Amino acid sequence: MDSTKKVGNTSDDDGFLLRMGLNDNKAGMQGLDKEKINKIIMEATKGSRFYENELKKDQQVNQRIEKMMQLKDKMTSQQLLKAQLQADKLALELEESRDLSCTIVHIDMDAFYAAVEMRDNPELKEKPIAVGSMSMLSTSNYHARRFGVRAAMPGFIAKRLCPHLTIVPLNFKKYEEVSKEVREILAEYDPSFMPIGLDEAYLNITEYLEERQNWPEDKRSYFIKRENIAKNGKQDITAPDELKLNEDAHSSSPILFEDNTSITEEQPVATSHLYTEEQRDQFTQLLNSVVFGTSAEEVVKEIRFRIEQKTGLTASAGIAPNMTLAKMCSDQNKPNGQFRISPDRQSVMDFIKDLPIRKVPGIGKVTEKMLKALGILTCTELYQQRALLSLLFSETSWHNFLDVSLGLGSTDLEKYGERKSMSTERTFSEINTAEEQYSLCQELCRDLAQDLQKEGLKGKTVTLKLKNVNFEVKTRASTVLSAVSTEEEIFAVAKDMLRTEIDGVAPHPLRLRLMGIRVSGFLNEEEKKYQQRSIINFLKPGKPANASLLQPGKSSHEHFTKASETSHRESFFDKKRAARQQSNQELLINKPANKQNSHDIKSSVNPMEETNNAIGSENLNECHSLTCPVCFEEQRESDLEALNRHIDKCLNGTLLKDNAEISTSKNSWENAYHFSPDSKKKIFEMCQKNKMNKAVDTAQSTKVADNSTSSSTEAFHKVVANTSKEREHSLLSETASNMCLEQNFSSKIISLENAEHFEKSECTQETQPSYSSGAIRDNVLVCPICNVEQKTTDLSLFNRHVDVCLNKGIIQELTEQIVCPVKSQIMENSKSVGEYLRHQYMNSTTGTKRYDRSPQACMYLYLKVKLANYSVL
DNA sequence: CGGATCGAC
DNA sequence: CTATGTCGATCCG
Repeated sequence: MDSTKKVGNTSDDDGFLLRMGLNDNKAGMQGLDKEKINKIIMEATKGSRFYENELKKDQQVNQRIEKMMQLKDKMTSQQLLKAQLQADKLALELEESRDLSCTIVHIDMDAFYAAVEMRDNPELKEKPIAVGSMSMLSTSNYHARRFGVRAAMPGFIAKRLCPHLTIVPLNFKKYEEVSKEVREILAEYDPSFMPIGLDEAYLNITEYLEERQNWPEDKRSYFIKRENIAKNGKQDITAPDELKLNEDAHSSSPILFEDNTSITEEQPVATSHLYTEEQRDQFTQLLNSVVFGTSAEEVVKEIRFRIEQKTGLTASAGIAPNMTLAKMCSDQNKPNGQFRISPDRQSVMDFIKDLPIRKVPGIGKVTEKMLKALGILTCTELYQQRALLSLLFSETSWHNFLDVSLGLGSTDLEKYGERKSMSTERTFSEINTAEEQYSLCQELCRDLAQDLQKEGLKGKTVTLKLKNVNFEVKTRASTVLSAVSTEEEIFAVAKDMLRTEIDGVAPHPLRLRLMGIRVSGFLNEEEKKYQQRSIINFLKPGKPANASLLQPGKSSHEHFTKASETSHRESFFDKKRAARQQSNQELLINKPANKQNSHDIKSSVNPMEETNNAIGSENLNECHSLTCPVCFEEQRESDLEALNRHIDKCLNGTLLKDNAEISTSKNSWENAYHFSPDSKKKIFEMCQKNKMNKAVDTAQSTKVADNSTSSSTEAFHKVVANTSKEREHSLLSETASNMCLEQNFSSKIISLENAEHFEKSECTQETQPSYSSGAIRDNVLVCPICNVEQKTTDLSLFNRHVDVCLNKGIIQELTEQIVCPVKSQIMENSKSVGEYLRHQYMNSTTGTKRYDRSPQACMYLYLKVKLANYSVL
């Protein structure tokens, strides 16, 4: 508390009271004055754990300010001058790019929840009410606000401020319905308007306005529905009160009815004897309709009019050349008013001039306090101090400050849109048993998973948030290698973090009052395409829908079907094959003419369908059984656990030898392409065993381009493991290390991959009889895998390229296949697999910096998530 | 990346 | 009688 005195003239209590929303001194005569309100709040709040924590937070802010002031004092005039030049340069650029051509509208429903409750229960209309609970209020009506009752205030404090306060519980369903009604209206003016929460929205009516200029009057006329209002609100609605349409005195054009069609209720309506009944009806109708003009103000009045007609609720609005200004405008004349900033620079600057910085969206209580310490209270001062600010704040911050002080802002509603994280959290009375905490955690994961799935999102970072009974907040985040979206996946990560937190304070229990879960780091479109296949997919290629039957009731079922719906899991080979087929078709049509086009590997062919045709039909009889990926024996077991036991056995029996071999090799890079003779033999045998003879023939045909291999075993080897020492410093070295991983990991899985690959190659044989004929086009060698024309005529170079391509594909697929159902086996191999995963991880997504982890950690994180979906553990 | 903090409603 | 929320974005180390 005392430490604050150091910082200029800001006082300690300011921060706290500000938080309570009492500094705007709006307390009217019927309510309480500011002083009284503060006193009551203090009494109610003092000594509570909450209050203690607030004081602590205030002190932290004060320390920040202190640091900032020290930094300021150290600044040299030299630095300041330089900063001034820089800031001015940017200001000039910004000024030049100023765009006043858009008309942006911000609509804000007045005291939304409270207004809905009042509308639906007339008894509340004259009373001070708030919506929420004894522990927290969401909003209050204007009557209650006079007593200092605000949103985000606990109900029990509000009760002390205003003992007559009626607290209505939240009815979210209802608010959503009303919100929908409002949105229907808004959509007519801007189909791509942007809603913010339930009670706010931005519209860009630029285009609409232009169109409206030519509209006839009747298209801008609205009939006043009296019954509607009578039904919704009170029975006694008086004319001027009912639509405060003429009360927009603040607006620069106070005339509502530009065309002078305005008719007031003061005029005698049906009383005259001079009219026939018919004429009277017409007259009445005319009296009961309004016509809106074509200006922006008129349009917004029309919108507000229609909202009130439809819902019985009022809205405030702001009109300006950008979103930031529009938002500040809507605040200007609330409730039930509107304000416009004309689209010229002077009007904008006039508006900005004396505006307190706190009114600016994005500047909250902390930033306000920091700026205040620098003597900045208004936007003008914000501009004047631009050089100083550029040295004390982050780039994004001071750029934003400069924008604000120049009255600039975004006009693009779209880009404001896409979400970056999603979370859920819950407050409760103290929970201190681990058991309850875990189940709560799981519940949160379940809720969040549902929300995520609604929007089809998957994220890589899971954050656990904990607040203890002293209001201290802690967050723990963990980023995993594959994106999560199901309850199980999220919980697998969250549970671990929760456990370490619980263990951290043991033997004391965690005394929690809040827990939250968040998922962020969403996959972009590119990454979505490469989502891992589930183990079931792996075991039953091409039949995802049936596979889900194998795990009835499991939630991975959901996850799995959803995933296969939302994104076609195009494998590397699927893609290449599709591309190849297409380009073959092109070739047939275009003769050898369009060589350039054939380089395009993008394809509209649906690879999923193809896979179904090619592999699904062959596997049709296997639909209700699983094939062991190790021994290739069909397994009769209907449940995964039994199958896993089998796979365990298989791996134990056959894999040990391979592992032993590899662990002896010191330099994995040199040995990268080396398969033990045993392995090779096994791989080949397996291929044969699985009736892949034809496929191997295909491989054999690669020979044509090489004409040095003779046996099919060697042909196979050629494709899979062509050795070449000088490759270390290129992409190939990657591949090399990956190959090493494959070896270490499980040659069985690779062999399956190859088998699959060849199977697919076989499918393409009809259109492309063999590699030899497919490979040589117009006397140019074309890689049968990537379909890209090769510059070289040297066959061995060409072969090397094909190798690389093939390996790349295998690696890509392997990352999907790496999910082995036997955890212990994988953990044994975690070093090399982990190295691979680490490499993938470090190089994934767009050049952002990555946190380096050990291979083991990568492996573990990866598995933790993947295994959560299976009944292995 | 992880943790804490800020701002909006 | 008790009793201070929920969400997303951004900054800092």
